[in-house]
Amino acid sequence: MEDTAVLPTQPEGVGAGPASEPRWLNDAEFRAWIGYRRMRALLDLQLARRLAADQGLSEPDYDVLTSLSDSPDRRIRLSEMAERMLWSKSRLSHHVTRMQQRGLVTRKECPSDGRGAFIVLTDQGMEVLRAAAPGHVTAVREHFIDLMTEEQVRMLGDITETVLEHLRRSMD
Amino acid sequence: MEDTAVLPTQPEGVGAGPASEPRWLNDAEFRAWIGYRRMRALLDLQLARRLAADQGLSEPDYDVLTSLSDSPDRRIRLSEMAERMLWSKSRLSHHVTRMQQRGLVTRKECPSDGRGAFIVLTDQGMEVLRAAAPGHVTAVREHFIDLMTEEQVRMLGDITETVLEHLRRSMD
DNA sequence: AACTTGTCGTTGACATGTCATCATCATGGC
DNA sequence: GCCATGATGATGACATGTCAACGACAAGTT
Repeated sequence: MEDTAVLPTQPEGVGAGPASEPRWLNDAEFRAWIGYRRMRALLDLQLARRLAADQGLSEPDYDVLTSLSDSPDRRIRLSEMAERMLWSKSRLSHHVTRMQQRGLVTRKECPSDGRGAFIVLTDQGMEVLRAAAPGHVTAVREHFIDLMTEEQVRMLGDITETVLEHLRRSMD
Repeated sequence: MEDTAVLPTQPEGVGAGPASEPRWLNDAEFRAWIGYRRMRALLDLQLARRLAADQGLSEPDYDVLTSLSDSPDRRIRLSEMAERMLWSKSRLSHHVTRMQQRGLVTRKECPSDGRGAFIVLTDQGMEVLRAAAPGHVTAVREHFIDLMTEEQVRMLGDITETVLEHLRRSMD
């Protein structure tokens, strides 16, 4: 192991207590867990770099734009978007304010609900997304998807589906 | 697909330009990619909750403590830790300052290099880590590792190894 | 020794995310 | 209508991360 452990989940002098010993991770499990953590960090970095270099977007920016471009009339209620993206309303509101200042999105009042507001994708925002998308997909392929076999892609899909289903149930 | 797309990487009106069309993701690839993104978000949330509830730690806190507990004399140079964790020195310095204020770590000058400094795990920090570790491993198992078959764990290890090797080479 | 270059870690300004709170309005019971 | 309750989205205080300097020192060159 060239890189040192860095994360959690194996004894190493931590598990010395007489108390309830958990089942620590074995080597294969540890390898998968740490690998996952490290992959996340580096993959994020790469994709973020590409988005920033191409169109000055962050990953959250890109996610917001994509979600909007998929929505009818390129608009969506703040709440619904927050729920979809697993963001807090507060976070989304702040982020939309900043994206609005850059001209990527706008807010519109909701006619049917006096409290509500829509986030609307501007033409400029659409253009920026259009310009950023090819490079982003290319990066996702180059640094992730194309490195796997078909079988691995399928199995990763299975894994994430299982975990997601479990997490959704256990989050209340 | 109950949940709406939310992320990148499939056409949907974005890929209409005459310019260089990338290879968009097919269904299996899209499933794996979006699943990965969503799993990340939810898994983070769960593990962070557990750490916070048990010992008032964040995930970064936990990573720092673990890395220190694995180091000889429970101390390590700032640079080396930053490199291991894939953090900027600035981030680490700020974070250590905050952890120091909570009594989890300390700084010591480095005798052999006048510029350098060690981060040292305090006894209290060690106690907190010891108290947090079992719950953390349990959560990692419950929400992730134990949901996979042995084969899936092995394959995930393979995948992350491949991707990491690739990323390390392409990051200069 | 004097100078150049590079590394170490810190700092401050700023961008971003979280949390609690708030005004506003919707909704249902009376 | 009137009230209690709850949902919506905005806001400010604060925690956290990024980025570009910076002072201090190390290492190599002359």
